[in-house]
Amino acid sequence: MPHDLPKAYDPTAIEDHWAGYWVRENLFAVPTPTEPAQSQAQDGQAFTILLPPPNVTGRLHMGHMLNQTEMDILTRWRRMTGAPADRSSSEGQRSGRRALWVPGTDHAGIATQMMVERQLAEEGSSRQNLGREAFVERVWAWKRHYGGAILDQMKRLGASVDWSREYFTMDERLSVAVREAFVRLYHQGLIYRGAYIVNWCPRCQTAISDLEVVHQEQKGHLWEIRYPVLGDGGQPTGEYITVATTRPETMLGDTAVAIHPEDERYLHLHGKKLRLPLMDREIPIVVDAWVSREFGTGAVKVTPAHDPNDFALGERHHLPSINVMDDRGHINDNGGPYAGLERFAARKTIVRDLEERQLLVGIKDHVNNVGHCDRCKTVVEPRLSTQWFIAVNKEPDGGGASMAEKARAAVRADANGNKPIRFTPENYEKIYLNWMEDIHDWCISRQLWWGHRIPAWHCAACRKITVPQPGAKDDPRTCAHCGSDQITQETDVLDTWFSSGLLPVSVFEWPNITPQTRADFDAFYPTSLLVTGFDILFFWVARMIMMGCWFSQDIPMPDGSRRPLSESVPFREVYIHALVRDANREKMSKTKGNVIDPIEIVKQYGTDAVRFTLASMASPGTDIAFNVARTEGYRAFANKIWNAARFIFMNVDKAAEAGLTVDPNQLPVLPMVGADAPLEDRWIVAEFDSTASKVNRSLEEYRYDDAANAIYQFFWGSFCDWYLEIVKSRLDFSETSESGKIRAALTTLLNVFEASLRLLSPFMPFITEEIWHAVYDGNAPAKSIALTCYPPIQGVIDVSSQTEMELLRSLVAEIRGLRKEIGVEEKASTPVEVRVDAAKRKLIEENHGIVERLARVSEVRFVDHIAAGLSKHSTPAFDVAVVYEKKIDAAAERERLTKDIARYEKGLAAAERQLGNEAFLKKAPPQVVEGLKKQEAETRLLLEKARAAWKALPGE
RNA sequence: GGGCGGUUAGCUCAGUUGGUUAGAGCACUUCCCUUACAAGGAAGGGGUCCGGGGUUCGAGUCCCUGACUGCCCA
Repeated sequence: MPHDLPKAYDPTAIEDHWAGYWVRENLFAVPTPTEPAQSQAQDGQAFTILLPPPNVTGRLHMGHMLNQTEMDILTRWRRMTGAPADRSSSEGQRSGRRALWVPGTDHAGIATQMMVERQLAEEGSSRQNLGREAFVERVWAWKRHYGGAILDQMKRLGASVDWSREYFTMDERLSVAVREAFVRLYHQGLIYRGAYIVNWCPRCQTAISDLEVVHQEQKGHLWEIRYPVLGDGGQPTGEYITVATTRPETMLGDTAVAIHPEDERYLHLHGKKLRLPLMDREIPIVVDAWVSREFGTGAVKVTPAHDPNDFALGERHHLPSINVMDDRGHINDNGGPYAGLERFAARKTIVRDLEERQLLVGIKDHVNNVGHCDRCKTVVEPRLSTQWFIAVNKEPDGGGASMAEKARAAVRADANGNKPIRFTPENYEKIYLNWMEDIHDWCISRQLWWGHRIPAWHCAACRKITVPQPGAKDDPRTCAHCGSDQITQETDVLDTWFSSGLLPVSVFEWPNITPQTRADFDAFYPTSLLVTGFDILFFWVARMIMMGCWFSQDIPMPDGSRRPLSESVPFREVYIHALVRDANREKMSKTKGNVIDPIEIVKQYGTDAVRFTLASMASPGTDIAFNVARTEGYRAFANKIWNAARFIFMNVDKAAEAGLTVDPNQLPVLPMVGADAPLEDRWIVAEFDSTASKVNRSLEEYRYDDAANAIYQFFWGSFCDWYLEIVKSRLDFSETSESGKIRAALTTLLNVFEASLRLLSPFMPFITEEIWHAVYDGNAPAKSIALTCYPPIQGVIDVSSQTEMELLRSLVAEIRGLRKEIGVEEKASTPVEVRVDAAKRKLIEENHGIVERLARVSEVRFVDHIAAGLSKHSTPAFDVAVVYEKKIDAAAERERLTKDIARYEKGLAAAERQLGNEAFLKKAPPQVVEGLKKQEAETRLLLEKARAAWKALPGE
């Protein structure tokens, strides 16, 4: 009994069902094209979009939900846009555009390893106890059990992804891609290994990239320490040089003190040596223009192994680097008496010892920017260590542009002004370019066990590195340099973003692109769009651009021609969405406790209402202040639609009882009415057409807010408030009425309603699916509303029906207002007097039923002059008064008129001032001048009428 | 320190290349349980568009400047 909808809309009752149905029926799967070249020409270009892979450990948060709602709206819209407009063409033979949304998760090296290590710790074990192999197996077991919960959440929320293509970055297939990418880059001379200062997280015990460090201002101190100057004989001269430092514990690794060459305070110390306190080591004074004379004392201690600037300075002056800390951030054996101390404990001890020796000159408060591990918030230790890097600014061996150069060209306009990749909002293009112009080599190695192990082998015999040749499937058994079999694989793994960066190519079979296997690649690469948050612009978007452009450039186009840059990019468009904040515009954070769990809100209000909330606020570049009051409003909207459906079904059923059936399967796909149809029918179709155009245009520009608001306004403000109320009078099943009239009314009603469901479907997929199936009462033309056709932009819109209806609507509104003012009881019907010109009189006469029904009018009397003593309202189009014996409230009337008069006077004065201005008349476009003249005349008339009415009021 | 954005109704936000008297949702006030819907209907109140200066016939919109505020990078 699909027509038998419960009285109130209850999302929980319908959403689980449809979410399960969509997955079970595999409705959104897009199979690999069978004909290799079956791409553009006959099939229309595919719409392809990749889900930014959430962490496999992740749980859905509001940001995900916004991100996915936006992608789902666009994907459902594109899918429907490509669906056949012709009802007769059967499903599965769609000739339109395919819409493919590929889901998956990434292996999140650090996060996942942390998760499992925590579990082990609870069991009193550790990964070291297990050993690498067993630990990795344990992580896989964890992943199979708990991983990907977020994808189940997506399923519940109805994301229209192709689940048959779900990926995981550690899958065999994607791991092959990672290995191939590494070896190719290595043999192109773009990957190198070396000892450099990297950001080291002592808690995660791995290097992390610059991007994984978050800087926070922190109140700290500037310690001023005296280093004794030594004479030529190596004995203290009694003089000191004072250095300032924020990290005194690093002095254990000092190998020099640097001063500015022109700093007059220290000229006499050039070439001298110092005795490093506590360590009793002789260190030189070096001069370097990098030193800032203004900062601190102008003398800076140099610790090449623990500071990037010092490292660079050390290189210039050939200073040794002494690493004084171990992996955990404890002082190591190089720290002499302080060995074994945790770094911050060491700081305290060292400061105390310096103080005791009277070497501490001063302690000043100092605010400094301290780097923290993005993942665990531990203070990052800059530390010298041997790591693997990608040389992003280097030409590959054999010549050509660097990765960064290509990645910059990919977003810049070419000679024709076309940009291979277009950003929305546009300003992200600049942000991206600024960053890409200043990009540093990318540290890709991580000292973890969970991840893609670097495919490089170290030789115990000659110490050289062997990396397999591109395309080689087997691991090397002997050293490529000396032939020794004493080789062992590198223990480091690759940064998770290395594998994520490859996704746009690797999900479509790269590197295995052969004539037999390239159908997916040809059909879906470049992807159409990437929707993501700005927080991973550099992490992921930039890396996909670098890697996508790099690895796809060698793949010829389907016709064999060379692949241009515009076809090498991983996506053609990037839409950067905003942040979801709480109702007070505060950033959501666990520590603040203001995190809104989307699943909780969904349980309360339904997925559709939450989606609509996000969509209606999603204006490019604007953060979303998520307010449940708003969601409540959109649940009411869903309820409104629900009840409109109940009303329509009720009438369809009544008609059926009267032997009158309307088959929804016989209705045109786009609402249509004849030119002789009643005004309200022509009008609602025109409104629908306008709305459909507006929605399509808005979605083209990522204006989800405009699109959502247009539908809301149409459905509630036009269809329910006016059309349904008007059409009620035609749904009279008493014997006197004609069946033809009822059939016409029901037909348009159903037609517009069903099309409206399709218009709304990408925004509210659940309720529209439920009601849509009910419309067809078990005989739906498709498995899902999502596979039907989207109402397109309309070329011709019946504008005259809109202006005519507007007049009737304003007449009804004025009468309602009058009734309120003079206190007519709600239920009473009254005559009205109307003064209009002949054309409008004809319109009102022809549609008098509308006015009578909606404004509770017993009779419309057309007059030349509104009778004296009646309170009237005037508009440029008409004067109207309600005939009612009750006395008018003179005081209230006077107040209202006074306000009106003031408003008109102000408007008139402004218009007259403008029109009296010669320059305006000469320079402004004619239509603006005409418009103003018309408005001036209207305002003058209204003012005169208001003044006259004011005078006619009974005296005080 | 460098860069980018924001400031419009009580709240959250729209406002196209400058063009008639600045809009929406929510909230608020009053009336109405009229058989689709009280998660509803009807009517209504509410804004010197952050301050100052400039360009222009005309500025919420463009330019300069100040204040406040948010973010990114170092």
